[in-house]
Amino acid sequence: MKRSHYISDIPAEPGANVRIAGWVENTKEVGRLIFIWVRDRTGVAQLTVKKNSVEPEVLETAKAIGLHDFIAAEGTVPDKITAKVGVEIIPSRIEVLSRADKPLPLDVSGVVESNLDTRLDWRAIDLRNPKQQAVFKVQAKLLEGMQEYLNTHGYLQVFTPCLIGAPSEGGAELFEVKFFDKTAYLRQDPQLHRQLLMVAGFDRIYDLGPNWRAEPSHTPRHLCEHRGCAVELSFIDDEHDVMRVEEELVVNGIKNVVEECQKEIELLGAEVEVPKRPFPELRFPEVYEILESMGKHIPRGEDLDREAEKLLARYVKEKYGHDFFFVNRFPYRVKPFYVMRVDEEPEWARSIDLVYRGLELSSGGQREHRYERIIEQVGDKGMNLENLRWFTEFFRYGAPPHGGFNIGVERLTMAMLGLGNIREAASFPRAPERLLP
RNA sequence: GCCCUGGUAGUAUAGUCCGGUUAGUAUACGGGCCUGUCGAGCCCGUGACCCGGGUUCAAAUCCCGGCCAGGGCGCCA
Repeated sequence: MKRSHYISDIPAEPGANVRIAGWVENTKEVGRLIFIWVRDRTGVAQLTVKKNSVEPEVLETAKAIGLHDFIAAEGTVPDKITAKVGVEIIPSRIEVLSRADKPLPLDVSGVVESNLDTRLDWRAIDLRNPKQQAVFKVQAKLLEGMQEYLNTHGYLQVFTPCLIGAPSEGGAELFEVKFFDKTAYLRQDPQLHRQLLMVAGFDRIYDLGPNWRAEPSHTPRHLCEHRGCAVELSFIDDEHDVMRVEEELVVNGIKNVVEECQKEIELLGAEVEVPKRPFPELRFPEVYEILESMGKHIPRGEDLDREAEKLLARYVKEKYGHDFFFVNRFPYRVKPFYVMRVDEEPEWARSIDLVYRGLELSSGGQREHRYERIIEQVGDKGMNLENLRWFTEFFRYGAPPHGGFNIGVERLTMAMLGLGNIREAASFPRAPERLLP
């Protein structure tokens, strides 16, 4: 039986003949009636089986239907719809496509809320819950809005390698992969290859793809595998050009969600609003003073810790009423070799983080494009130049001033929707103890 | 990787401190009742103490180890 309508498209016209297909969310037998709720991606419909006015084989089928069987049904819209779900069908035919074993390994309905770990063990069943599906509809619309911005502002979508031949920033946090008789690594960021495409004159690009971290992080905001929207642009004056692009990108993504996903936002009980531009910018070393005034001491030259990040988020929220802020001019000593320093104040780098609701969304900034400086900085960081020649050599032959950033897609989704755990924002999350399903 | 807390039916939990009847409840599942349910309701039933070792007459309960989970930290997107 081929469906004629998605459930949300079923007309409220009495007598209309429709065919639907989906899975059974609930059943109830009361007196001479059997009710079966069928859900598809778009909504839920109630099949109302009247025992005394239906073909015997429909009755037999209806009686045997259990939770989460996949079924298809044909029937008519009644004169008066009494089902609270708003869509009701009097079936003339029910076809069981597939039976579900019972009992189910978790309660999808949400009456008894399963633990996240149990839900992830049974993720494909868990995702039948419209609330869980909503997260991914929102995420798709978020990316759609972001890509729409990038595509209409001259950014070329490119793919850069996931398998890399050498660690770029030390290496301890990279997954090793067998590559014939060599060792390869899964990238933790497409950073260096994006820079090489700037050297190539691509001017404006984005790479939407996976990144891996081999850190055994046990927190609600880390995944071993996450997606990044990594953007790089050339001929910038300084890192502020990068910030303006980043905030426009985020605003366009969220705007698209607000315009297209009201139903999902409501279902998730989230509060999403389009942020105002420009986003506030905090700078080192003033950041130390702000923290000092809030009773938090961080020695000059040290990086922010988690508490500092949260304090700054509170500071910005109170002072500017904003959920987003940039932190700029990080200490050079805590940043990698490729960052650009402020020429007149080499203690600080043109290095930016974007924080949303206290969660670090991205790192980025202006990159050093001057060959001699790059070589010097590789030395500063105590890195082996020979291992980086594959990258640095290109800069001998000219490079435009450039910069970029990489936004964590799951993190943005999580912060925007107020999810308690980033694993909710990945269909099949990878964590230190989770490689299946 | 470190610190704290936890692991009890398919799912979610009470009981554990202070060891001792038949391990309680909700939901799911099976059966029954109910003439419109919509988290329906009522009755009956099936079903569980993470793994290994130790202490003890006796361990879900106390001790040790392991694995796993939740939260915090570190690392970062």
